[in-house]
Amino acid sequence: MAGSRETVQAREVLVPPPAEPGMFSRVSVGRISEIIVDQIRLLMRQGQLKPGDRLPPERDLCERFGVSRVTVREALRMLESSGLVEIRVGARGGAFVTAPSSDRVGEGLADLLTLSVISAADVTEVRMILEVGIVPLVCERATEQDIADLEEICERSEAALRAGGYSMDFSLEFHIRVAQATHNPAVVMLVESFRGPILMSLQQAQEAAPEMGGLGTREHERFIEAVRRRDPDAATQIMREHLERTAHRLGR
Amino acid sequence: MAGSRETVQAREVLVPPPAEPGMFSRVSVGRISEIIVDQIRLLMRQGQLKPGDRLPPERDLCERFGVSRVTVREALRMLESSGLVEIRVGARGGAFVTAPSSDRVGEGLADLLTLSVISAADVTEVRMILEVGIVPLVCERATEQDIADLEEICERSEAALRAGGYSMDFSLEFHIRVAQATHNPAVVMLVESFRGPILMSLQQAQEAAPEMGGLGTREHERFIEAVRRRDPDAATQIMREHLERTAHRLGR
DNA sequence: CGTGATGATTGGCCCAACCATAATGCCTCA
DNA sequence: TGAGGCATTATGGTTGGGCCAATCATCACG
Repeated sequence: MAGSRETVQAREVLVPPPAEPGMFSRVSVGRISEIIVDQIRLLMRQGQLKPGDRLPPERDLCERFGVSRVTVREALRMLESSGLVEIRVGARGGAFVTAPSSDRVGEGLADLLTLSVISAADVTEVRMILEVGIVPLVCERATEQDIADLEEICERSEAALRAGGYSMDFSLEFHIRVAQATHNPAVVMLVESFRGPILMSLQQAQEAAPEMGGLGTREHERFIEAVRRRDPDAATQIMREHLERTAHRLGR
Repeated sequence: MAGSRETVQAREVLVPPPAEPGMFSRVSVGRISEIIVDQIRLLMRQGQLKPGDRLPPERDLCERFGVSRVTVREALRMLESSGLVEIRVGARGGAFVTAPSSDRVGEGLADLLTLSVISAADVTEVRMILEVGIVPLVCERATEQDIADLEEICERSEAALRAGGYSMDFSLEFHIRVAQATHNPAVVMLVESFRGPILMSLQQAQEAAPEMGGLGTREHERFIEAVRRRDPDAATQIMREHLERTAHRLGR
């Protein structure tokens, strides 16, 4: 009944026929919900939809797009699952545009890991390349603030070590903060995307050799020293050894 | 009416209370569709659902999970959007478990890159780190087949150059094939994820200096030579210069 | 022996409700 | 006047039923 007719009308509105309006226009261009997803993505890319913005309520979007609520909801579900919006229920709820985050990429990576397409050793190798490779950038660009933050992490780490409450989270935090010292957002995102996998491999390493926390922290401090001296070769060397020690315990 | 009661029942069936059955069990665990997603994910992780397998039709899943079709469809939408299943319509259609691929991760990365403040220079910097960093691995692990494939790409590239039909696609293909020679799927995934951004920056480079195609191809050949000699230092040097030339034209 | 009609399977989309959750504001009672 | 509680409202979540569209298998007909 009305359902189908509305559908066709909606498609014509959303994707205008390429030529000969009304004649031979493709009647099916895939899923309507995907068209909606594309439209919203486009708005985000063009900056008309910024992080924090709230999309209109589902019922409004239905009217605007001329489709049913189910379709809009499927579109929102896809956007949400792509990490582009966050959906909250209740009054003043709705779909909020999220700030781009590396979490989603990390999830995808974690999927690949758990589905055993890639191994922990593979991830460690990438870590080595990335984290060793960025060291020269760090030496070149680290600010006083960067260095101070890194030292602060080390201090907290040592305190926790003495209190017996050390965990590999400190190491993770350290390495991510190092990446931030490159002042290259792409590098930061990449390293953060590997947060989950990194954490997994760090925990494996800790199980294999729990006493290594102290040694790791001392190496972190030596690394900071080298960065402060703006000595990329020494810093690279320290970072490489530090990571190789971890990698070695994971075996290849 | 029945709706709500069935819902609660379904939740109890799907997520058994952790302890004290019936007492203090959480009354709401979020969306039903997410529970379904988790269940199916779990089956995939446990290997009971392998790539290529077909999930039961939507209407069957409704019965099994005791939920409505819309709910099942939203779950499938999320799985699809995470790249875990592929949905085909028509008789013998349905939701098929997809072979895990890095494409989805790449899409997420691409979103991250296009939706945030990342410049071409940032991307180029990451490229440098990655593609220079993998060279030792390539020298160590490249097989005869890898080298032969790389040479074949160079030959096609030269032919196109002579015929005037050269495009930066050849360069892209070459660099991705190099990554594959590491035989580390995580590396391949990462480099492939940068395919889009890489292509962008390569095209910018070509516009800035269109005559460089020939020089690039010659450098590719020198690189292959070094790999064949298993000379990581020379190969690294060549790759670094090769990329730096590109980076330089983009300016920093 | 094609070959085209027909039916069956399955996803895509719609509708009209109703439920659940959360913020808001009013309203009563101390 | 203040504070707790109750109704209101806005919004997403879920249901059941239904029709349409795409695709594949089958079978009768030429």
